[in-house]
Amino acid sequence: MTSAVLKSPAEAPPKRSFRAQMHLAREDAIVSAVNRLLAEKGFEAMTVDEVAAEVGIAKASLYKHFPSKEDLAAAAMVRVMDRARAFLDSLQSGNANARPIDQLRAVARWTLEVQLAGEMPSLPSENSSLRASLTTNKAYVDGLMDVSDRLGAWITAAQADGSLNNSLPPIAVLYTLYARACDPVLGFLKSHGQYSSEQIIDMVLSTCFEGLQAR
Amino acid sequence: MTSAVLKSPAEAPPKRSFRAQMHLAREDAIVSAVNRLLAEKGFEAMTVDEVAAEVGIAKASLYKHFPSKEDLAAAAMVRVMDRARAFLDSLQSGNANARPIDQLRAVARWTLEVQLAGEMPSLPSENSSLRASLTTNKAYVDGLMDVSDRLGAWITAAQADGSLNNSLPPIAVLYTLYARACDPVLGFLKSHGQYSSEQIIDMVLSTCFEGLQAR
DNA sequence: GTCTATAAATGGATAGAC
DNA sequence: GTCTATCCATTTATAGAC
Repeated sequence: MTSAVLKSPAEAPPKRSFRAQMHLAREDAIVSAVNRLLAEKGFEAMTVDEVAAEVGIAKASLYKHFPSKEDLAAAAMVRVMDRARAFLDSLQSGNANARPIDQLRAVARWTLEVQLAGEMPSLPSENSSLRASLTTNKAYVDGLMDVSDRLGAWITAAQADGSLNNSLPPIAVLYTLYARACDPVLGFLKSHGQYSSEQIIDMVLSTCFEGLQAR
Repeated sequence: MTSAVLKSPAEAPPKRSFRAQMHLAREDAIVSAVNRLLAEKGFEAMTVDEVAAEVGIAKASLYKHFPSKEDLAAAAMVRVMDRARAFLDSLQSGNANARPIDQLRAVARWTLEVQLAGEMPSLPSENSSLRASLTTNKAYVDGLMDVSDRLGAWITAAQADGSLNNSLPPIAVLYTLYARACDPVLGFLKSHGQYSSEQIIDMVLSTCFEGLQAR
Protein backbone atom coordinates (compact mmCIF):
# COMPACT_ATOMS: atom_id res chain seq x y z
CA MET A 1 0.00 0.00 0.00
CA THR A 2 2.80 2.44 0.89
CA SER A 3 5.06 3.65 -1.83
CA ALA A 4 8.08 2.59 0.24
CA VAL A 5 7.01 -1.03 0.01
CA LEU A 6 5.92 -0.93 -3.59
CA LYS A 7 9.08 0.80 -4.72
CA SER A 8 11.52 -1.43 -2.92
CA PRO A 9 14.32 -2.52 -5.27
CA ALA A 10 13.28 -6.14 -5.16
CA GLU A 11 9.72 -5.32 -6.17
CA ALA A 12 10.26 -2.60 -8.71
CA PRO A 13 10.53 -4.80 -11.81
CA PRO A 14 7.63 -7.05 -10.80
CA LYS A 15 5.57 -3.94 -10.22
CA ARG A 16 5.85 -2.75 -13.81
CA SER A 17 5.28 -6.30 -14.98
CA PHE A 18 2.30 -6.60 -12.70
CA ARG A 19 0.64 -3.56 -14.17
CA ALA A 20 1.38 -4.73 -17.66
CA GLN A 21 0.01 -8.14 -16.81
CA MET A 22 -3.17 -6.62 -15.42
CA HIS A 23 -3.51 -4.66 -18.60
CA LEU A 24 -3.04 -7.74 -20.73
CA ALA A 25 -5.36 -9.78 -18.54
CA ARG A 26 -8.06 -7.17 -18.94
CA GLU A 27 -7.61 -7.07 -22.67
CA ASP A 28 -7.65 -10.83 -22.77
CA ALA A 29 -10.96 -10.84 -20.91
CA ILE A 30 -12.33 -8.35 -23.43
CA VAL A 31 -11.17 -10.41 -26.37
CA SER A 32 -12.65 -13.54 -24.83
CA ALA A 33 -16.03 -11.88 -24.46
CA VAL A 34 -15.88 -10.59 -28.02
CA ASN A 35 -14.88 -14.01 -29.25
CA ARG A 36 -17.78 -15.69 -27.51
CA LEU A 37 -20.30 -13.13 -28.77
CA LEU A 38 -18.95 -13.33 -32.31
CA ALA A 39 -19.40 -17.08 -32.20
CA GLU A 40 -22.88 -16.78 -30.75
CA LYS A 41 -24.44 -14.08 -32.91
CA GLY A 42 -21.98 -12.71 -35.41
CA PHE A 43 -20.46 -9.29 -35.90
CA GLU A 44 -23.55 -7.32 -36.90
CA ALA A 45 -25.76 -8.59 -34.08
CA MET A 46 -23.07 -8.16 -31.43
CA THR A 47 -23.22 -4.79 -29.67
CA VAL A 48 -20.43 -3.02 -27.85
CA ASP A 49 -22.76 -2.60 -24.89
CA GLU A 50 -23.07 -6.37 -24.61
CA VAL A 51 -19.31 -6.72 -24.67
CA ALA A 52 -18.89 -4.15 -21.92
CA ALA A 53 -21.60 -5.79 -19.83
CA GLU A 54 -20.06 -9.23 -20.22
CA VAL A 55 -16.61 -7.99 -19.24
CA GLY A 56 -18.07 -5.96 -16.41
CA ILE A 57 -16.59 -2.57 -17.32
CA ALA A 58 -17.96 0.62 -18.77
CA LYS A 59 -18.23 0.97 -22.50
CA ALA A 60 -15.96 4.00 -22.51
CA SER A 61 -13.25 1.86 -20.93
CA LEU A 62 -13.50 -0.55 -23.81
CA TYR A 63 -12.72 2.25 -26.21
CA LYS A 64 -9.54 3.02 -24.27
CA HIS A 65 -8.32 -0.43 -25.23
CA PHE A 66 -9.74 -0.74 -28.76
CA PRO A 67 -10.58 2.23 -30.98
CA SER A 68 -13.61 0.71 -32.72
CA LYS A 69 -15.96 -2.23 -32.88
CA GLU A 70 -14.08 -3.48 -35.92
CA ASP A 71 -10.79 -3.47 -34.04
CA LEU A 72 -12.48 -5.30 -31.20
CA ALA A 73 -13.60 -8.05 -33.55
CA ALA A 74 -10.29 -8.09 -35.37
CA ALA A 75 -8.49 -8.75 -32.10
CA ALA A 76 -10.69 -11.79 -31.57
CA MET A 77 -10.01 -13.04 -35.08
CA VAL A 78 -6.28 -12.58 -34.58
CA ARG A 79 -6.40 -14.55 -31.37
CA VAL A 80 -8.23 -17.43 -33.02
CA MET A 81 -5.63 -17.41 -35.74
CA ASP A 82 -2.89 -17.51 -33.10
CA ARG A 83 -4.59 -20.44 -31.40
CA ALA A 84 -4.68 -22.24 -34.73
CA ARG A 85 -0.99 -21.59 -35.30
CA ALA A 86 -0.17 -22.88 -31.85
CA PHE A 87 -2.12 -26.02 -32.59
CA LEU A 88 -0.27 -26.44 -35.87
CA ASP A 89 2.99 -26.10 -33.95
CA SER A 90 1.95 -28.86 -31.58
CA LEU A 91 0.94 -31.08 -34.48
CA GLN A 92 4.19 -30.60 -36.31
CA SER A 93 6.42 -31.16 -33.30
CA GLY A 94 4.41 -34.02 -31.84
CA ASN A 95 3.65 -36.07 -34.95
CA ALA A 96 6.36 -35.05 -37.35
CA ASN A 97 6.09 -38.32 -39.28
CA ALA A 98 2.31 -38.61 -39.37
CA ARG A 99 0.64 -38.89 -42.77
CA PRO A 100 -0.25 -35.47 -44.19
CA ILE A 101 -3.89 -36.52 -44.62
CA ASP A 102 -4.05 -37.35 -40.92
CA GLN A 103 -2.59 -33.99 -40.01
CA LEU A 104 -5.29 -32.31 -42.09
CA ARG A 105 -7.91 -34.44 -40.40
CA ALA A 106 -6.53 -33.47 -37.00
CA VAL A 107 -6.75 -29.80 -37.91
CA ALA A 108 -10.33 -30.20 -39.10
CA ARG A 109 -11.22 -32.02 -35.89
CA TRP A 110 -9.69 -29.22 -33.86
CA THR A 111 -11.74 -26.56 -35.64
CA LEU A 112 -14.91 -28.55 -35.01
CA GLU A 113 -14.06 -28.85 -31.34
CA VAL A 114 -13.47 -25.13 -31.11
CA GLN A 115 -16.79 -24.47 -32.81
CA LEU A 116 -18.72 -26.83 -30.55
CA ALA A 117 -17.12 -25.10 -27.57
CA GLY A 118 -18.73 -21.87 -28.80
CA GLU A 119 -15.36 -20.28 -29.48
CA MET A 120 -15.28 -20.07 -33.26
CA PRO A 121 -16.22 -16.61 -34.54
CA SER A 122 -18.55 -16.84 -37.51
CA LEU A 123 -17.14 -15.61 -40.80
CA PRO A 124 -17.84 -11.97 -41.62
CA SER A 125 -20.12 -11.79 -44.64
CA GLU A 126 -18.33 -10.73 -47.77
CA ASN A 127 -19.15 -7.04 -47.75
CA SER A 128 -19.06 -6.51 -44.02
CA SER A 129 -17.22 -3.55 -42.55
CA LEU A 130 -15.31 -6.17 -40.57
CA ARG A 131 -14.03 -7.78 -43.75
CA ALA A 132 -12.51 -4.50 -44.91
CA SER A 133 -10.95 -3.96 -41.50
CA LEU A 134 -9.44 -7.45 -41.46
CA THR A 135 -7.80 -7.17 -44.85
CA THR A 136 -5.80 -4.18 -43.57
CA ASN A 137 -4.85 -5.87 -40.30
CA LYS A 138 -1.28 -7.08 -40.63
CA ALA A 139 -1.41 -9.47 -37.69
CA TYR A 140 -4.50 -11.15 -39.08
CA VAL A 141 -3.35 -11.32 -42.69
CA ASP A 142 0.08 -12.61 -41.68
CA GLY A 143 -1.49 -15.24 -39.45
CA LEU A 144 -3.90 -16.33 -42.12
CA MET A 145 -1.11 -16.63 -44.68
CA ASP A 146 1.02 -18.64 -42.28
CA VAL A 147 -1.82 -21.06 -41.60
CA SER A 148 -2.64 -21.29 -45.29
CA ASP A 149 0.96 -22.03 -46.18
CA ARG A 150 1.28 -24.79 -43.63
CA LEU A 151 -2.04 -26.37 -44.60
CA GLY A 152 -1.12 -25.95 -48.24
CA ALA A 153 2.07 -27.95 -47.74
CA TRP A 154 0.12 -30.81 -46.21
CA ILE A 155 -2.48 -30.64 -48.96
CA THR A 156 0.03 -30.97 -51.77
CA ALA A 157 1.92 -33.67 -49.87
CA ALA A 158 -1.31 -35.61 -49.34
CA GLN A 159 -2.15 -35.31 -53.01
CA ALA A 160 1.34 -36.51 -53.89
CA ASP A 161 1.11 -39.61 -51.70
CA GLY A 162 -2.31 -40.46 -53.12
CA SER A 163 -4.37 -40.06 -49.97
CA LEU A 164 -6.09 -36.83 -51.02
CA ASN A 165 -8.17 -36.45 -54.18
CA ASN A 166 -5.66 -34.89 -56.56
CA SER A 167 -8.25 -33.78 -59.10
CA LEU A 168 -9.20 -30.98 -56.69
CA PRO A 169 -7.20 -27.74 -56.82
CA PRO A 170 -5.35 -27.29 -53.51
CA ILE A 171 -7.06 -23.94 -53.01
CA ALA A 172 -10.46 -25.62 -53.16
CA VAL A 173 -9.36 -28.07 -50.48
CA LEU A 174 -8.04 -25.25 -48.33
CA TYR A 175 -11.26 -23.24 -48.61
CA THR A 176 -13.30 -26.34 -47.86
CA LEU A 177 -11.40 -26.86 -44.63
CA TYR A 178 -11.84 -23.22 -43.67
CA ALA A 179 -15.56 -23.40 -44.38
CA ARG A 180 -15.97 -26.54 -42.30
CA ALA A 181 -14.67 -24.62 -39.28
CA CYS A 182 -17.94 -22.65 -39.36
CA ASP A 183 -20.20 -25.40 -40.66
CA PRO A 184 -23.77 -24.80 -39.47
CA VAL A 185 -24.33 -28.56 -39.51
CA LEU A 186 -22.78 -28.68 -36.04
CA GLY A 187 -25.38 -26.29 -34.69
CA PHE A 188 -28.20 -28.13 -36.44
CA LEU A 189 -27.19 -31.48 -35.00
CA LYS A 190 -26.51 -30.02 -31.58
CA SER A 191 -29.96 -28.44 -31.33
CA HIS A 192 -31.44 -31.67 -32.65
CA GLY A 193 -30.32 -33.06 -29.31
CA GLN A 194 -29.90 -36.70 -30.20
CA TYR A 195 -26.12 -36.89 -30.60
CA SER A 196 -23.14 -36.24 -28.39
CA SER A 197 -20.43 -33.77 -29.32
CA GLU A 198 -18.10 -36.63 -30.17
CA GLN A 199 -20.66 -38.23 -32.46
CA ILE A 200 -21.36 -34.92 -34.16
CA ILE A 201 -17.70 -34.30 -34.80
CA ASP A 202 -17.19 -37.81 -36.15
CA MET A 203 -20.14 -37.45 -38.52
CA VAL A 204 -19.04 -34.09 -39.87
CA LEU A 205 -15.46 -35.28 -40.26
CA SER A 206 -16.72 -38.31 -42.13
CA THR A 207 -18.86 -36.33 -44.56
CA CYS A 208 -16.00 -33.88 -45.07
CA PHE A 209 -13.29 -36.42 -45.86
CA GLU A 210 -15.19 -39.52 -47.04
CA GLY A 211 -18.22 -37.72 -48.52
CA LEU A 212 -21.89 -38.58 -48.45
CA GLN A 213 -21.73 -41.36 -51.03
CA ALA A 214 -21.02 -44.91 -49.95
CA ARG A 215 -17.51 -46.18 -50.58
CA MET B 1 -59.26 7.31 -68.39
CA THR B 2 -63.02 7.97 -68.07
CA SER B 3 -65.00 5.87 -65.70
CA ALA B 4 -67.37 4.98 -68.54
CA VAL B 5 -64.57 3.19 -70.34
CA LEU B 6 -63.05 1.61 -67.29
CA LYS B 7 -66.35 0.33 -66.03
CA SER B 8 -67.55 -1.19 -69.30
CA PRO B 9 -68.86 -4.73 -68.68
CA ALA B 10 -66.14 -6.32 -70.77
CA GLU B 11 -63.39 -4.65 -68.78
CA ALA B 12 -64.76 -4.90 -65.29
CA PRO B 13 -63.33 -8.29 -64.33
CA PRO B 14 -59.90 -7.60 -65.92
CA LYS B 15 -59.81 -4.34 -64.04
CA ARG B 16 -59.98 -5.99 -60.65
CA SER B 17 -57.52 -8.61 -61.82
CA PHE B 18 -55.24 -5.91 -63.15
CA ARG B 19 -55.11 -4.15 -59.83
CA ALA B 20 -54.53 -7.40 -58.02
CA GLN B 21 -51.77 -8.28 -60.45
CA MET B 22 -50.14 -4.91 -59.95
CA HIS B 23 -50.28 -5.50 -56.24
CA LEU B 24 -48.73 -8.93 -56.56
CA ALA B 25 -46.10 -7.66 -58.98
CA ARG B 26 -45.13 -4.95 -56.54
CA GLU B 27 -44.90 -7.40 -53.69
CA ASP B 28 -42.89 -9.73 -55.87
CA ALA B 29 -40.45 -6.93 -56.62
CA ILE B 30 -40.15 -6.26 -52.91
CA VAL B 31 -39.52 -9.90 -52.11
CA SER B 32 -36.94 -10.11 -54.88
CA ALA B 33 -35.05 -7.16 -53.47
CA VAL B 34 -35.20 -8.63 -49.99
CA ASN B 35 -34.04 -11.98 -51.30
CA ARG B 36 -31.06 -10.45 -53.04
CA LEU B 37 -30.05 -8.39 -50.02
CA LEU B 38 -30.45 -11.36 -47.69
CA ALA B 39 -28.14 -13.33 -49.97
CA GLU B 40 -25.65 -10.50 -50.17
CA LYS B 41 -25.35 -9.39 -46.55
CA GLY B 42 -27.67 -11.35 -44.30
CA PHE B 43 -30.61 -10.34 -42.17
CA GLU B 44 -28.87 -8.18 -39.58
CA ALA B 45 -26.87 -6.13 -42.05
CA MET B 46 -29.81 -5.59 -44.39
CA THR B 47 -31.74 -2.39 -43.65
CA VAL B 48 -35.32 -1.62 -44.56
CA ASP B 49 -34.11 1.64 -46.09
CA GLU B 50 -31.98 -0.34 -48.52
CA VAL B 51 -34.92 -2.49 -49.49
CA ALA B 52 -37.10 0.54 -50.12
CA ALA B 53 -34.35 2.20 -52.15
CA GLU B 54 -33.79 -0.91 -54.26
CA VAL B 55 -37.50 -1.30 -54.98
CA GLY B 56 -37.81 2.42 -55.62
CA ILE B 57 -40.62 3.16 -53.19
CA ALA B 58 -40.86 4.90 -49.85
CA LYS B 59 -40.16 2.98 -46.69
CA ALA B 60 -43.65 3.65 -45.37
CA SER B 61 -45.08 1.97 -48.45
CA LEU B 62 -43.11 -1.15 -47.64
CA TYR B 63 -44.82 -1.33 -44.28
CA LYS B 64 -48.23 -1.29 -45.99
CA HIS B 65 -47.27 -4.61 -47.58
CA PHE B 66 -45.31 -6.23 -44.76
CA PRO B 67 -45.73 -5.36 -41.09
CA SER B 68 -42.11 -5.80 -40.01
CA LYS B 69 -38.60 -6.49 -41.17
CA GLU B 70 -38.95 -10.06 -39.98
CA ASP B 71 -42.05 -10.58 -42.10
CA LEU B 72 -40.20 -9.09 -45.04
CA ALA B 73 -37.42 -11.62 -44.65
CA ALA B 74 -39.83 -14.45 -43.95
CA ALA B 75 -41.59 -13.77 -47.25
CA ALA B 76 -38.27 -14.18 -49.04
CA MET B 77 -37.55 -17.41 -47.20
CA VAL B 78 -40.99 -18.75 -48.07
CA ARG B 79 -40.45 -17.94 -51.72
CA VAL B 80 -37.13 -19.75 -51.79
CA MET B 81 -38.82 -22.72 -50.18
CA ASP B 82 -41.53 -22.60 -52.84
CA ARG B 83 -38.91 -22.48 -55.57
CA ALA B 84 -37.26 -25.53 -54.05
CA ARG B 85 -40.57 -27.39 -53.95
CA ALA B 86 -41.25 -26.54 -57.57
CA PHE B 87 -37.83 -27.88 -58.48
CA LEU B 88 -38.53 -31.07 -56.55
CA ASP B 89 -41.79 -31.39 -58.48
CA SER B 90 -39.95 -31.12 -61.77
CA LEU B 91 -37.39 -33.69 -60.65
CA GLN B 92 -40.00 -36.19 -59.57
CA SER B 93 -42.15 -35.87 -62.67
CA GLY B 94 -39.26 -35.68 -65.13
CA ASN B 95 -36.95 -38.40 -63.78
CA ALA B 96 -39.29 -40.64 -61.84
CA ASN B 97 -37.00 -43.65 -62.24
CA ALA B 98 -33.67 -41.92 -61.63
CA ARG B 99 -31.50 -43.26 -58.82
CA PRO B 100 -32.24 -41.57 -55.49
CA ILE B 101 -28.59 -40.58 -55.09
CA ASP B 102 -28.75 -38.80 -58.44
CA GLN B 103 -31.88 -36.96 -57.41
CA LEU B 104 -30.10 -35.78 -54.25
CA ARG B 105 -27.15 -34.70 -56.33
CA ALA B 106 -29.45 -32.78 -58.66
CA VAL B 107 -31.00 -31.00 -55.70
CA ALA B 108 -27.58 -30.10 -54.33
CA ARG B 109 -26.52 -28.81 -57.74
CA TRP B 110 -29.63 -26.68 -57.95
CA THR B 111 -28.97 -25.08 -54.55
CA LEU B 112 -25.42 -24.27 -55.61
CA GLU B 113 -26.67 -22.67 -58.81
CA VAL B 114 -29.14 -20.56 -56.85
CA GLN B 115 -26.40 -19.49 -54.49
CA LEU B 116 -23.99 -18.56 -57.27
CA ALA B 117 -26.78 -16.52 -58.83
CA GLY B 118 -26.87 -14.49 -55.62
CA GLU B 119 -30.38 -15.65 -54.81
CA MET B 120 -29.85 -17.88 -51.79
CA PRO B 121 -30.62 -16.07 -48.52
CA SER B 122 -28.00 -16.84 -45.90
CA LEU B 123 -29.20 -18.78 -42.89
CA PRO B 124 -30.33 -16.70 -39.92
CA SER B 125 -27.93 -17.23 -37.02
CA GLU B 126 -29.35 -19.41 -34.30
CA ASN B 127 -30.59 -16.74 -31.93
CA SER B 128 -31.68 -14.22 -34.50
CA SER B 129 -35.04 -12.50 -34.24
CA LEU B 130 -35.66 -13.87 -37.72
CA ARG B 131 -35.29 -17.43 -36.49
CA ALA B 132 -38.05 -16.94 -33.94
CA SER B 133 -40.27 -15.34 -36.55
CA LEU B 134 -39.73 -18.19 -39.00
CA THR B 135 -40.63 -20.91 -36.55
CA THR B 136 -44.07 -19.36 -36.15
CA ASN B 137 -44.59 -18.88 -39.89
CA LYS B 138 -46.86 -21.66 -41.07
CA ALA B 139 -46.07 -21.25 -44.76
CA TYR B 140 -42.36 -21.53 -44.07
CA VAL B 141 -42.56 -24.39 -41.61
CA ASP B 142 -44.91 -26.35 -43.85
CA GLY B 143 -42.66 -25.80 -46.86
CA LEU B 144 -39.58 -26.82 -44.93
CA MET B 145 -41.26 -29.98 -43.69
CA ASP B 146 -42.43 -30.86 -47.17
CA VAL B 147 -38.94 -30.44 -48.58
CA SER B 148 -37.43 -32.38 -45.69
CA ASP B 149 -39.88 -35.24 -46.14
CA ARG B 150 -39.19 -35.57 -49.84
CA LEU B 151 -35.43 -35.37 -49.39
CA GLY B 152 -35.70 -37.78 -46.48
CA ALA B 153 -37.41 -40.35 -48.68
CA TRP B 154 -34.59 -40.16 -51.22
CA ILE B 155 -31.99 -40.35 -48.48
CA THR B 156 -33.37 -43.55 -46.97
CA ALA B 157 -33.89 -45.02 -50.43
CA ALA B 158 -30.31 -44.21 -51.39
CA GLN B 159 -29.06 -45.79 -48.19
CA ALA B 160 -31.16 -48.86 -48.90
CA ASP B 161 -29.77 -49.31 -52.41
CA GLY B 162 -26.22 -48.90 -51.16
CA SER B 163 -25.32 -45.70 -52.96
CA LEU B 164 -25.36 -43.45 -49.88
CA ASN B 165 -23.22 -44.06 -46.80
CA ASN B 166 -25.65 -45.85 -44.49
CA SER B 167 -23.60 -45.35 -41.37
CA LEU B 168 -24.73 -41.69 -41.36
CA PRO B 169 -28.05 -40.86 -39.70
CA PRO B 170 -30.46 -39.56 -42.36
CA ILE B 171 -30.89 -36.34 -40.40
CA ALA B 172 -27.15 -35.69 -40.65
CA VAL B 173 -27.30 -36.14 -44.41
CA LEU B 174 -30.28 -33.81 -44.64
CA TYR B 175 -28.60 -31.09 -42.59
CA THR B 176 -25.43 -31.47 -44.61
CA LEU B 177 -27.37 -30.83 -47.82
CA TYR B 178 -29.08 -27.80 -46.29
CA ALA B 179 -25.76 -26.41 -45.12
CA ARG B 180 -24.18 -26.88 -48.54
CA ALA B 181 -26.83 -24.59 -49.98
CA CYS B 182 -25.13 -21.73 -48.11
CA ASP B 183 -21.57 -23.01 -48.30
CA PRO B 184 -19.14 -20.07 -48.16
CA VAL B 185 -16.73 -22.08 -50.28
CA LEU B 186 -18.61 -20.88 -53.35
CA GLY B 187 -17.96 -17.26 -52.44
CA PHE B 188 -14.32 -17.96 -51.65
CA LEU B 189 -13.69 -19.66 -54.98
CA LYS B 190 -15.68 -17.07 -56.88
CA SER B 191 -13.67 -14.17 -55.45
CA HIS B 192 -10.52 -16.16 -56.09
CA GLY B 193 -11.35 -15.56 -59.74
CA GLN B 194 -9.65 -18.54 -61.32
CA TYR B 195 -12.61 -20.85 -61.85
CA SER B 196 -15.86 -20.68 -63.76
CA SER B 197 -19.21 -21.14 -62.09
CA GLU B 198 -19.51 -24.60 -63.61
CA GLN B 199 -16.11 -25.61 -62.29
CA ILE B 200 -16.90 -24.28 -58.84
CA ILE B 201 -20.17 -26.18 -58.70
CA ASP B 202 -18.50 -29.39 -59.85
CA MET B 203 -15.77 -29.07 -57.23
CA VAL B 204 -18.16 -28.40 -54.37
CA LEU B 205 -20.46 -31.22 -55.48
CA SER B 206 -17.47 -33.52 -55.61
CA THR B 207 -16.25 -32.67 -52.12
CA CYS B 208 -19.80 -32.97 -50.81
CA PHE B 209 -20.57 -36.41 -52.23
CA GLU B 210 -17.16 -37.98 -52.81
CA GLY B 211 -15.30 -36.23 -50.01
CA LEU B 212 -11.80 -34.80 -49.86
CA GLN B 213 -9.99 -38.12 -49.56
CA ALA B 214 -8.95 -40.01 -52.65
CA ARG B 215 -11.09 -42.98 -53.61
C1' DG C 1 -8.00 3.82 -17.07
C1' DT C 2 -12.46 3.83 -15.15
C1' DC C 3 -16.58 5.91 -14.64
C1' DT C 4 -21.24 8.78 -15.83
C1' DA C 5 -23.35 11.28 -19.08
C1' DT C 6 -24.14 12.53 -23.63
C1' DA C 7 -23.38 13.42 -28.36
C1' DA C 8 -24.22 11.89 -33.17
C1' DA C 9 -25.97 8.81 -36.28
C1' DT C 10 -28.65 4.96 -37.67
C1' DG C 11 -32.54 2.07 -38.17
C1' DG C 12 -37.24 0.18 -37.35
C1' DA C 13 -41.68 1.82 -37.40
C1' DT C 14 -45.65 5.28 -37.74
C1' DA C 15 -48.59 9.75 -38.57
C1' DG C 16 -51.14 11.99 -41.56
C1' DA C 17 -51.79 14.39 -46.01
C1' DC C 18 -53.02 13.13 -50.69
C1' DG D 1 -51.15 2.68 -51.30
C1' DT D 2 -47.82 6.17 -51.83
C1' DC D 3 -45.56 9.89 -50.18
C1' DT D 4 -42.91 13.25 -46.68
C1' DA D 5 -41.82 14.02 -42.28
C1' DT D 6 -41.15 12.39 -37.92
C1' DC D 7 -40.88 9.53 -33.70
C1' DC D 8 -38.33 6.73 -30.76
C1' DA D 9 -35.20 3.14 -29.44
C1' DT D 10 -30.79 1.55 -30.16
C1' DT D 11 -25.94 1.86 -31.11
C1' DT D 12 -21.36 3.60 -32.02
C1' DA D 13 -18.41 6.66 -30.15
C1' DT D 14 -16.71 10.59 -27.15
C1' DA D 15 -16.37 14.30 -23.33
C1' DG D 16 -14.86 15.23 -19.10
C1' DA D 17 -14.68 14.42 -14.05
C1' DC D 18 -12.03 11.53 -10.86
